[in-house]
Amino acid sequence: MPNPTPDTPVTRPAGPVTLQQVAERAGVSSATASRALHGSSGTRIVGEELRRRVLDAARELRYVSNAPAQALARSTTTVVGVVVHDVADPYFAAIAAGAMGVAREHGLLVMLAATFRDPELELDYLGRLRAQRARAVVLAGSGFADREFTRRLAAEVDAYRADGGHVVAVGAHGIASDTVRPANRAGAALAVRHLYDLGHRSFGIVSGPRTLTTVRDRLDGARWQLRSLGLGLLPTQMIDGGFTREHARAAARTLLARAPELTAIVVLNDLMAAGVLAALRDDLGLRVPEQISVVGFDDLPFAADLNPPLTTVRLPLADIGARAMDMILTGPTVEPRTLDLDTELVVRSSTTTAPR
Amino acid sequence: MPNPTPDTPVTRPAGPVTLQQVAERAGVSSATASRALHGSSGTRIVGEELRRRVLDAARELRYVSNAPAQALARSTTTVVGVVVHDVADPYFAAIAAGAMGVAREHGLLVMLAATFRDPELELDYLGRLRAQRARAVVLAGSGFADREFTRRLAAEVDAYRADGGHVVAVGAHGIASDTVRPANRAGAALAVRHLYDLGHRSFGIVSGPRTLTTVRDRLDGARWQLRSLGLGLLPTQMIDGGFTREHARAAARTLLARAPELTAIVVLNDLMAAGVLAALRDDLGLRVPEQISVVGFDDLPFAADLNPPLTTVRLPLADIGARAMDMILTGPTVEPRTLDLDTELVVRSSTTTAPR
DNA sequence: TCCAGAACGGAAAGCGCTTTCCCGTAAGTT
DNA sequence: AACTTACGGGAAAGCGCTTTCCGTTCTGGA
Repeated sequence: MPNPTPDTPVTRPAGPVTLQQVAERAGVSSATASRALHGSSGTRIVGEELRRRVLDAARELRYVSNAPAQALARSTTTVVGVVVHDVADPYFAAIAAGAMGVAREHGLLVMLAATFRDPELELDYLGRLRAQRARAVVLAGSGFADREFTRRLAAEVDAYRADGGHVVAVGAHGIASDTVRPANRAGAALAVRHLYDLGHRSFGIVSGPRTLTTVRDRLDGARWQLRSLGLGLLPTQMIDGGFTREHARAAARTLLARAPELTAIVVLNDLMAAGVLAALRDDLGLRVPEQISVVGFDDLPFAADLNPPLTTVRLPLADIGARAMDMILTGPTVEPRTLDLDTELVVRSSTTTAPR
Repeated sequence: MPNPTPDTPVTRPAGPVTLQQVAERAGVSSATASRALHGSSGTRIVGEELRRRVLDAARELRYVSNAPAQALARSTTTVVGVVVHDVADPYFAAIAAGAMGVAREHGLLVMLAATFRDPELELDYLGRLRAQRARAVVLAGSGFADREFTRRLAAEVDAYRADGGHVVAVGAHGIASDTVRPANRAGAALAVRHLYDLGHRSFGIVSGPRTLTTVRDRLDGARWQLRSLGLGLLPTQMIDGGFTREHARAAARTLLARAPELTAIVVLNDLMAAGVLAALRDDLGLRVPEQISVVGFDDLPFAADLNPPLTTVRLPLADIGARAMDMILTGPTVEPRTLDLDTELVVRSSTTTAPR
């Protein structure tokens, strides 16, 4: 340790060290200490000598500034919020990771909130994030297709925005804000089209909770494509897989009991696709893709490792998160911006030509 | 909206609403407003009438308190930090989810920091979390087995603790603090023992970066068990799989080129196991488990969906996170506590009796 | 009837910073 | 040589809360 101050031993006072203490040790005013440490206040520059003394004192005392106090004085923070349904879900984990990567590049701290699909919690967290004076928040959970909820969400978002906050939504949330939108409709259409091209004419769909806008969009896309190919979809050919592996596994059994003629199943996310594959393979003894084709949605990292490797619609998950965070950094614009991100079909081994 | 105040229309002032404004609208002092809204200050109670007026005013103005200001005045916050290597990694995602669940139950906000295995970043985040006056932090990334780094980490942790912070470590970090320790050694031994019992005598190990304490522990456990079974481990029988799927896939090819006699492979985490399985199956055309058995580590959610379903050592990941957060809530004790969490072997289809 | 003591409201002093002002000194103009 | 400019440093006023301390009103007991 070079240059220890000989006359003032480095005994760290109890409790957090304050700027004042640093200033005293350096023999300057707290104004100067502040300027030396965070030369943000305009063009004011601290002389070389004093600057060094302050920096040394700060290091010796292991000083870190009191962020809440700083936030109060500057009336701005360096934290952003990210709201997801569940971090343990690889879909949200990937989005969060993308967002956190760019947050990091810009020195922003991330408050991560998991709502576990509880709309009430989403509102609650939004309020708390507003209280924290988070600069911005990425609303990354799927939106809820509920009129009353959307109204309340919009109100909360408006309040937040009135306070100078900025929210960017991932997917449809029914609020007027910057939005990053994966092409859910187009993606689902792609999946159907792929199966159709392979000769399939009898489709099943394992869906999710209709309350989620993501589900609605994907479902819409699939139905639209079916319809425009001249195919219908009977109620018996569709089932709610609950967006989890286990529910979907059970749902798949039910679906095939009801509609054994199906040769192709579109599953609205990969998590459920894993369950469907398990049901088909282990519960029903069906060979995929020889007897029945399956396509998933999301292209989660494990999709290629499933048995068989899953044909699925790829969403650029990390990108979605990263772009959302980018939008935060480029600040709110007069008009809300919308960024559409393309999906892409990744063909692996869970689909093949229709059996005849 | 019942009881709108008729004489004072609800025009929300520009910028965040302050407590003062709420107080004015309610016709009380800010002290009373504060007490009515957050009756935390001892036993002081606000009269029914005033309390109602304050609450109404707050609601009408959509007031949320300024958390940084509150933090400054109370000199405490409700935020905790969680530091992981990478949220997109299901291992950390699961731990984080466990921790966040508990945090939520106790009204704590979580700052999530991802270090991407950069020790420097870990230090950096710890400092920033200290600056934020985070009540506590869960250090959930694997520790780094580096003398110099550990010294610096300990210094940072000490400073944090001196400020009243509390850190709990997940796994070995070489610092004296509350710790939640998965039984990595015992788990690895379990894996080896299982294979031995199936008649295997020629083992390979796909390891990870030796800088991680998790890797060291697991490796130690495996070697110890091999040794006590009278088996050795040649350098050619071990390879670093880099802790990622892709690296591990390539590593497995190399390993088997060098040591084709292996009948069993212990892979030090499930992510790599997925890669190893892919290499064996698709690159080398080996049948698992008939020709070669594989056991993984962690029991990530997708382990059961691999081809074949992976025999692996289960770590109670969500629990690890939850228990760590619990330790935070039960405050620091005089002596650092250590909580050991058991591992458990989950036998699926990637292991069977040794071929002969 | 008087007074002690609850009970409850408000004034005001911080919490640890940032950022205006203001001021003294040194450097550049005519 | 007198006078403006920079320039760099400090005093002090907040930022929006919480909390101590004090004052007032009201209640009940002797």
